[in-house]
Amino acid sequence: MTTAPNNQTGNPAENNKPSLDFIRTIVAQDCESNKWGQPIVTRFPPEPNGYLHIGHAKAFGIDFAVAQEFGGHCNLRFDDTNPCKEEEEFVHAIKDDIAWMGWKWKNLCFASDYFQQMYEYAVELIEKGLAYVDDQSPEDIRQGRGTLTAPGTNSPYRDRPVEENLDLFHRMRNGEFPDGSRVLRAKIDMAHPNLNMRDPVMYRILHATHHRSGDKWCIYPMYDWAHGLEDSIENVTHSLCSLEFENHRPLYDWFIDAINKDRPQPIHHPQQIEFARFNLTYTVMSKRKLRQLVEEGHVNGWDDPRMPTLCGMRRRGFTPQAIRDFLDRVGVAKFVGTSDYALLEHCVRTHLNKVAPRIMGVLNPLKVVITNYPEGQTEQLDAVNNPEDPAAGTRPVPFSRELYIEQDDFMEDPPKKFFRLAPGREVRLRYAYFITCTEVVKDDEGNITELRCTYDPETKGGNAPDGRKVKATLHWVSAQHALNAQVNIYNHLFTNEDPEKVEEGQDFLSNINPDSLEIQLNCKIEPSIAQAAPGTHYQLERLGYFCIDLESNPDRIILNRTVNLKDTYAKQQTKQ
RNA sequence: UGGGGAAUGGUGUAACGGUAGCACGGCUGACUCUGGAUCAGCUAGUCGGGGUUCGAAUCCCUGUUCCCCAGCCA
Repeated sequence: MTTAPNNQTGNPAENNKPSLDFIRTIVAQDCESNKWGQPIVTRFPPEPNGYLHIGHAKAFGIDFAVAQEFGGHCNLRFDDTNPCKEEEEFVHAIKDDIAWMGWKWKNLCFASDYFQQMYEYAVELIEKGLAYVDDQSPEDIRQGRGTLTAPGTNSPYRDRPVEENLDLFHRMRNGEFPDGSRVLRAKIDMAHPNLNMRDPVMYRILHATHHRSGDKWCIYPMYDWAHGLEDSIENVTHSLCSLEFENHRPLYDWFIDAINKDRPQPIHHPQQIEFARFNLTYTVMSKRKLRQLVEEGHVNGWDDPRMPTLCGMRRRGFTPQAIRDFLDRVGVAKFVGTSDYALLEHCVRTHLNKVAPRIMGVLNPLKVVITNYPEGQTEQLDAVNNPEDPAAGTRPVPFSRELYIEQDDFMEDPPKKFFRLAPGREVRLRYAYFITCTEVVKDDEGNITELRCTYDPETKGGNAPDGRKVKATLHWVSAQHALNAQVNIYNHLFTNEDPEKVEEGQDFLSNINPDSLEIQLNCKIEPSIAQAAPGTHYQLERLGYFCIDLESNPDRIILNRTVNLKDTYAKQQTKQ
């Protein structure tokens, strides 16, 4: 109420206050009213059972950013309540990915550290008659839950005396019963229209070794019981999560209220706010499907550059700045939509355009001999490292009599809109000379094997003293100086922007793009990158942004294409 | 015949009773030693039907469509 409303009719200069998304609007109000009497606290609660993808990055980006913007803090908490699925390895990978994205957590937490506290809360509920031990089989429990339209039925064990429940629960904990033989359930309402409220299971027996607590426990809390308590214990004020937990919120509220009933010191009651999870065109985001892609060999592992995993995107050459910019632009809402991959591409190009050094490299080499250039001569030409950043300086690029240019940059019989090299035509070699094609050399089958050209020594550096213009500038490399390289050209993993859109009886795999990876083994790159470290970003002039692959080394240089450059010529071609 | 959510250009997102705006995409053109970048312009939207109001994306009624929920997963 005290904040000035956004005046629509006022001076535009005064209207630049960015509008807040619905979550930040709530948090801002809460801060304004000092609702919590403490700085706000958020958390990102991954289960350490897999790799993070860009959908997670959206979620934890909100968690961290909201805390930061409103002067609070965000915890990283591993939701490790299922020892059968979780591994230490993922804890490290998740921490790395979050740090790579540039976020810092305040406290590193583990749900498993709260097992004792949760157990004590459970005992309190039993004592209040709000939880009971159920001896039914999993199948019986499922049957008793009813359906979406039919109410459930009470368990025959539902009205066990408190003392018996207490005794049984202790003995569950002590390991007296086998897995699956008994559970602890909340006593709520088996006819509740919300299935989550039909006496949900709180604890199951699992004689499994936990990656952190070892064999200390043989009963483990269910997510629904544990999650709200974890937030409570950490004093989380705003528990931000995805839409599918909206149905669970009444249960979390019920648990906290149940614990606080008749309790002298009530425990903290967080506020959960749900937002739509993130979808991206041309990819899948579910853990199950990503796992399937990896396990069935459709991609080469979790960090395959075609994967939407953060490790995959990192390997592909996406930068955290670009990903964050993208996620910011996508925004936060409750509408379940699908963001456009083209926007992601726009964001990487924008970032890399500013920071990536330019180099020249040829993917499909076509040999060019400059017939009037002295044999054996080499000269170093000055090339600008980044026209967007004068401070990046220049570098020398070797020029000699034999060069490579891109096969696509020559046509023997070009259409009118083709500006590049053709017989008799003059073009510029970037930072070098104007050359004119004088002869096309072919093999017996008529394939073009070599071009013979002349150069104009007066055009050194790329400008003609007489002021004459050329329509095209080509990238090139000196044959004798070029580095051999493998270049991986990545395209969309799926041919359909919605991989789930399939013919009857098919699944998303039928939409896999057979050309999602084109490996080019015969590439020629200028020598300046000989010692470049894996992960280094470049723009190959006129081709796109690339990054040195993880497995690249000076003896075997491998580049991954992050994204191509916008190419209006190519676009015109595909339109025809 | 259950409950919970959501619908604004092709896509994502603003506007919170007062001129439907921004970004990406698409399409023009300018400029250019990257057919890149940059710059300028154009394109295109309130799910349908009723109401309330001087005025509705916004409030009310009604219909439609889509998403989530029946793990001892998270």
